[in-house]
Amino acid sequence: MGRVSEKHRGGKDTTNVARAPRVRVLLPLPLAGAYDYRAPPDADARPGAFVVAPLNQREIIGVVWDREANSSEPPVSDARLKPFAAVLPVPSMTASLRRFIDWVASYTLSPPGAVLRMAMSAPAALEPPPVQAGWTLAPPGGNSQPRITPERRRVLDAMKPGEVYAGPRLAEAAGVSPGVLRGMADNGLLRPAALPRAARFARPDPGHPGPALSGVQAEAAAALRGKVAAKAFGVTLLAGVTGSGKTEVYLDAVAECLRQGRQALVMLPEIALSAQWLDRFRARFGVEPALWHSEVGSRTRRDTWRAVAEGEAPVVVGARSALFLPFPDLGLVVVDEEHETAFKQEDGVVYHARDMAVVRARLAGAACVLVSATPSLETLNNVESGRYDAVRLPQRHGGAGLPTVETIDLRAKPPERGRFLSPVLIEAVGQTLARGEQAMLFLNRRGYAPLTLCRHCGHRMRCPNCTAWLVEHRAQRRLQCHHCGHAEAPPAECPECGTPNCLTPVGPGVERIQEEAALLWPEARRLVMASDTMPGPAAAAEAARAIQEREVDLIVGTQIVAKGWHFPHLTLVGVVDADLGLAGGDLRAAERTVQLLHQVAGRAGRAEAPGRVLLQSFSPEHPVMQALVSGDLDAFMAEEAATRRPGGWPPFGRLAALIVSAEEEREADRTARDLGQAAPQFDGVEVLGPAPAPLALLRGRFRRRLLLKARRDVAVQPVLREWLSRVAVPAHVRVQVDVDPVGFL
DNA sequence: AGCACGCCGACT
DNA sequence: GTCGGCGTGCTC
Repeated sequence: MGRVSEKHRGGKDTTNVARAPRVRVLLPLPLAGAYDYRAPPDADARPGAFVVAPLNQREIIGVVWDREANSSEPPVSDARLKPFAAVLPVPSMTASLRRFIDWVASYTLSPPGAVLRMAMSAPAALEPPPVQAGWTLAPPGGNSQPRITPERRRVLDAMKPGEVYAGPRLAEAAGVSPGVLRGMADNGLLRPAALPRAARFARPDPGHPGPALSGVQAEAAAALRGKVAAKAFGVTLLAGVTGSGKTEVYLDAVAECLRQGRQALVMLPEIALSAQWLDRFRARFGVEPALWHSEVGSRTRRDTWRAVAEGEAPVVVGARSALFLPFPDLGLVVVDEEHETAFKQEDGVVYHARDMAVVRARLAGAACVLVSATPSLETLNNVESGRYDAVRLPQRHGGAGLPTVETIDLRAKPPERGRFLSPVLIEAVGQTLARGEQAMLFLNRRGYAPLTLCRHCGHRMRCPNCTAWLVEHRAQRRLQCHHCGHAEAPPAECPECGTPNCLTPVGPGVERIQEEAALLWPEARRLVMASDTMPGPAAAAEAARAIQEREVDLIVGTQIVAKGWHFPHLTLVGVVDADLGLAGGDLRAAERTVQLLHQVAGRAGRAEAPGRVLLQSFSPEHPVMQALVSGDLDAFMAEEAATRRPGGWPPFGRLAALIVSAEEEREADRTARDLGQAAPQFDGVEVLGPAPAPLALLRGRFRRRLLLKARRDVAVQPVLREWLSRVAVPAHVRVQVDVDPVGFL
């Protein structure tokens, strides 16, 4: 009897289960589509319900689905249907979120269950909430008359009818030991009861007196409030130079959303570094918002997920994954720093959170606001074509001027041999420190040196698993690969030629710049800010505090110093290698460099003192440097658009990348070649490659890349699906699809 | 994703 | 002879 024999009977015996009511259930697994189950007679299995479904010897929580996610398979026979076990007492998943999951799956060519998994990332939230045990007064009467000792008297006196008390607190208040309470419960004087759950997520008060807005800010805020008040989908770009007070403007839109009684989601690219952002939120609303990112612990995660689902978390600030939270009534989605590439998720389901935020807002009937000082060309193009509205803040807030930007020509004023700071920059830093102001040296490279070379034979220290040099981290006495986890101790002799003491660091990282700064300004209090020296939000917040309190004179940092910080005493920013991001022939290299360096430059001179920015470059005539010097980013972006338009490059055309990877190089090659031969041949579609991916070896897998380029009016997903269906991919070979790739991979 | 089944090496 | 390695395949 039981499962096994049933299973082997196959689909023949249908007499007892004829016309079973079929329920589609999407499971959070990378399966091709939803599975069919039979609803137990008393179950209310409406679409969106969370149910416990049996699957192959185990039980999985899934969601009742109302669309055929993948209809290519014939339906399974009634006899094979299993009944699901239970409907969980959780608010159902809204149709809006279900359609979003379908949409993301379809757009990214991912299994819908893989997308659903992102919407179920707090498994504990689906279980019945833990009842916090407490005590309440038992109703009078009952058959026995228990003895009322003085201790019991004190307990009874400390309690009001109908109230529930936490045991330890009650015992303490009554001055008795906890055992007394248990005894009273046994005698029927007390009854166990569930403590009311503490309201963890305070309701931000939209009327809380926040900072005063300037005239332009107030105007922009009014425009955004109007969008929210319309209670309809629409996208607005909020553009304004660094320091123009964009945050306060969009927080006003959040306030309007709260007045409407709807929920707001604010997405930040680096949520872990948002301590200063939270200060501003608190200044505007008097309370903390709910936080959502990968490092939120399981307990908070559970509570937050549930609070969102129950509409108890009015504002959520989060990273990419917050898009998949179960908001019942989303009224506003803000994407701050919308140009940031950190919004692109590169593994698992590959998606761009900024673009998906627009879709989430559309399906929820919410307003969407994209915020940036340096909007992406994609967004600017959408503004130009009239698909998005735009609100601009032209000046810095509070009378601060924009910093002056100058280049230092490294050919004319080179650093000393073996050093990396030009005499011009050294002098400027020295003057700044002498005035008692703060200076920052920016270099977007962690560690001490990006390359370790044998002076004798030219051998370079490489990662065994990746096409990458090992980066020296001198503080940790390690050579590290920044792509996989590989790390090794620096060898005493060259592994190739055996010569001792011949390995030499080539090029600078922030640690090496720090070392140079220590020699130049030994008295200056220095701080290195990089993701590996500040491992978490607390460390970042502490660093920000120390800088604000002027406990630091000189900051040496990677790109984590670029983002949204407000350092009022910082007046000089030196960019050690402004050309760094331009190498590599990436489509968006110039755009990204301008965005990053403009962001870094914006750290300078945000209070009354004017800011100065120096860019060390070997090609000061490059349009990127010229754009930063002139400050005319609009002109630069117009020029950038003009170079992309004729070739049909994004945003004037579409791209999709296929990454073929395998542990055996031959296997990767063969599948890549098969895909190349099966390439679609449509009008308006072109396939480039296969070619070795820029990281031809990554984490021990060989990678080949094909690029599909299509006209804007071509929907690439059907083309990709048809293409992939015609190529057999052997086991061990992975084909990853990246629709709208950014960066090189 | 997990859990089964299945087919080859070092142990009581 | 078995315990157990993890490669392959299926789950309504």
